[in-house]
Amino acid sequence: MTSDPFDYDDIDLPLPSGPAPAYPGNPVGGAGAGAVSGPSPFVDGLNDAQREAVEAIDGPVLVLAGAGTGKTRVLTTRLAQILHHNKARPYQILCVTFTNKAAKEMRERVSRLVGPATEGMWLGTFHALATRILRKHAELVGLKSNFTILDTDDQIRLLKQVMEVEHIDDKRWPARMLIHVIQRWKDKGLTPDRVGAEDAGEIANGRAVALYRQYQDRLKQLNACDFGDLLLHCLTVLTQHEDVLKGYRSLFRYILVDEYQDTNISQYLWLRLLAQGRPEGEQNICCVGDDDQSIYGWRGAEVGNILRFEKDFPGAKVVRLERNYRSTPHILGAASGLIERNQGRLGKTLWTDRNDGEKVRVRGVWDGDEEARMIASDVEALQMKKQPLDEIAILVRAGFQTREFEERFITLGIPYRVVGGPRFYEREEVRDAIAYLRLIHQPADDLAFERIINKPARGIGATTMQAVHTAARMERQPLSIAARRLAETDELKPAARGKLNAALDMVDRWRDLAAGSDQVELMETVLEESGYTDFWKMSKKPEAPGKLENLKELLTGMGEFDSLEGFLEHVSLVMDAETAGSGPMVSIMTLHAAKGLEFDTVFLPGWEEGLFPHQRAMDESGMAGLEEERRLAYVGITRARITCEISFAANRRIHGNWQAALPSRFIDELPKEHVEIDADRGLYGGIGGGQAEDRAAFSFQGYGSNRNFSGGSYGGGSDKNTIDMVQTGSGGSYTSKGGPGFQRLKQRGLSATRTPFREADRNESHDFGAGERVFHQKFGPGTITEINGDRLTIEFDKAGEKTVVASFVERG
DNA sequence: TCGACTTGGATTTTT
DNA sequence: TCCAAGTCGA
Repeated sequence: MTSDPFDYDDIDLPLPSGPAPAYPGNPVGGAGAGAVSGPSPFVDGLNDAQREAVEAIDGPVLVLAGAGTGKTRVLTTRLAQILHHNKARPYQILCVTFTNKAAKEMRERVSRLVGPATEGMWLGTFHALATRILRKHAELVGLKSNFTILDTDDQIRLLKQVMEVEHIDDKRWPARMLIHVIQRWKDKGLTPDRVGAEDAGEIANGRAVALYRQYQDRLKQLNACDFGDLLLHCLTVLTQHEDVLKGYRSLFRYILVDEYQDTNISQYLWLRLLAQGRPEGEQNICCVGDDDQSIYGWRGAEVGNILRFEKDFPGAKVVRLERNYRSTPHILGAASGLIERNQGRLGKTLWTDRNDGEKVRVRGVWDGDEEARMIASDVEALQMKKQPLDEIAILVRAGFQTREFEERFITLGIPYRVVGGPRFYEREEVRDAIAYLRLIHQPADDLAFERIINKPARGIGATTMQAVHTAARMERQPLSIAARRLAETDELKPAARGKLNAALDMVDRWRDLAAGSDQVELMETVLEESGYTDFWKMSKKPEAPGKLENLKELLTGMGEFDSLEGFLEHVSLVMDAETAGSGPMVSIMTLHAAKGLEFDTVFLPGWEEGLFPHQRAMDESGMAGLEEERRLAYVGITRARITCEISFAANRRIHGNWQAALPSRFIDELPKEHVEIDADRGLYGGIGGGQAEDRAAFSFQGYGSNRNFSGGSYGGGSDKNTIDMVQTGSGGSYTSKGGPGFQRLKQRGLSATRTPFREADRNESHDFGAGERVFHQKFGPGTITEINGDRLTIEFDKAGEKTVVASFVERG
């Protein structure tokens, strides 16, 4: 081992030690008063380990909570316990989560236990809490307290501007990639002057640090932060202003952290600053996490944080939650056997006293299309058995995999939802509308200015903007200010001048209006007067009606906030709008998005080398990457309560090329005794019709006997625990693009939408006629060419011919 | 200013 | 293959 991966003590952050902080005006009794006494109404029904985790309120505690072991329950009960025993006031508790969803759920659950006491609690995401602190001390890092929080789009545009000035070729060094590099530095708590030359290397011709520095300067000029800055600036404030640090240290008497394995270094340092400086015995920090579920290494999460907890807090109590309440023994056995292959775990053994359930099933199919058919027909079968669709999930490795399932479900009329699709506040029209508000709220918001000054088109073109930019740079003023001055001089042609003035007058008027009216009124006026609503009303684009809907939705949503500021903060930090789905639906999502969720039935398609484990993860991060992929597999399997179905395809189309694939090594790694191989049904299951004969030639056996199933260089093949799925043969040979797989598939002449699976049981009435123009949410406008019961064959203008269920289209 | 065309890239993603 | 972003001409 060349270096200790957990040793980042060298991070040069001064940690003021000094005497124990006093607790001025502390309203509750003596600090660190020892064990909880008296009965607690909350711990009933907890198992021993859970109870231990809940009752060890004082001192550092690390809770290693395996999947499905009641982690959230422990966390919420612990909070209730602290409040119930009057160990601290709500506002003296800091409780950090990663997502807004988790924060919301936590607050609800604690409220159920202790009532409204949760209101004053510092409960939220790292980013939300850091923002709250930073707004109070913004001036200490050269910002004003009404700073804007930029999203990814804005970040990239800003960086592109900086790159242009620095003459860095965007082709050679894509801004997306560079912003990622900068983000990683921020995740590590590194300001530009802390980044080492060796870290930057040859990136952007060795100018990466210079870009970073300039990018930060620009942010400051804009009075803006990106997400990383929220933490980073907070760290700067806390380390450079001891009085501030002391204040928060004494304020937060109890710190609770959820999903600790996902913290990055900067979040870690933030927590350490607040907790570690407290007097011994009062370092009341409780971190809950599971090293086996750390799947965000690629965005800066540092499993090391959880592994070094005991070192940071000597004498820390470590509690393991190992009793699983979620899954059957076979599911747990399969998952445990898999994860045991990872090195450097803290180690947990999940167990359950359940005694039911089927083995995890692994099926091989010919190609991705067949996989989708198979799973969709399984879903139909479950539907027949009255299994609620909400309890079914398809978890994929990569986003593009959702498509074939979607198409299948559309054809069959199975309601589904893709979780984690494009988010509400990231949609073009919503971002535009918000940009107007941002500019009104903050004249210095250049990115907002640029976004909307000519949208809808009002004759302020590139030439005018060029002049505005030049003026702004010379006067060192925000664009909107510079634009105003420019419009008062003769430097612009009269036409441009007039148009610019008109636009600026409009914004000024709205700004006056903002003072006297609420944000909904303001937004309505802006959308109306700017011509933005009309812009979409006039648009002939198929998505225009949807965009108008979204704008309405935005107005509705805005009503729930008490101020414009409150709303803007929500938008930048809480980037999700609850899309109230109608009725139960099958969930399709990535494995990452599935963390923390559970379903009765889970389908795990696409277990093929290169896709899962993903090739890029292994190329970029080697063994560590592979282990993270394995954890991802572990997360996937442990989502299932009752049924877990893994599948792989022998051929898959990736970027338009047919590629032969080997089954994932993870399949080999599943312990035999918990897995059932179902090759026959895997090939033919549920698929009727006259193609069986045709298919037989390419049966799994036929294919399998032709290559080494356990393939690859990862010697799992001869392991005792390995599944003897198929006899190994003379070694693999399907490696070329467009090889045999491709040819044969073409011969079969199958397309994703040709023949509906089942004709029966659907008599939902509709009154569409052939030749009628219709509109489909996903495929856009089209013309009906054929009607078959409630199945409509439609020639879509953009998407080509598809067969869909009538209830999915509307008249267009 | 908008549509037609070319080109390149195509894990995972919260905040 | 398929999609988004960028380029170019009218």
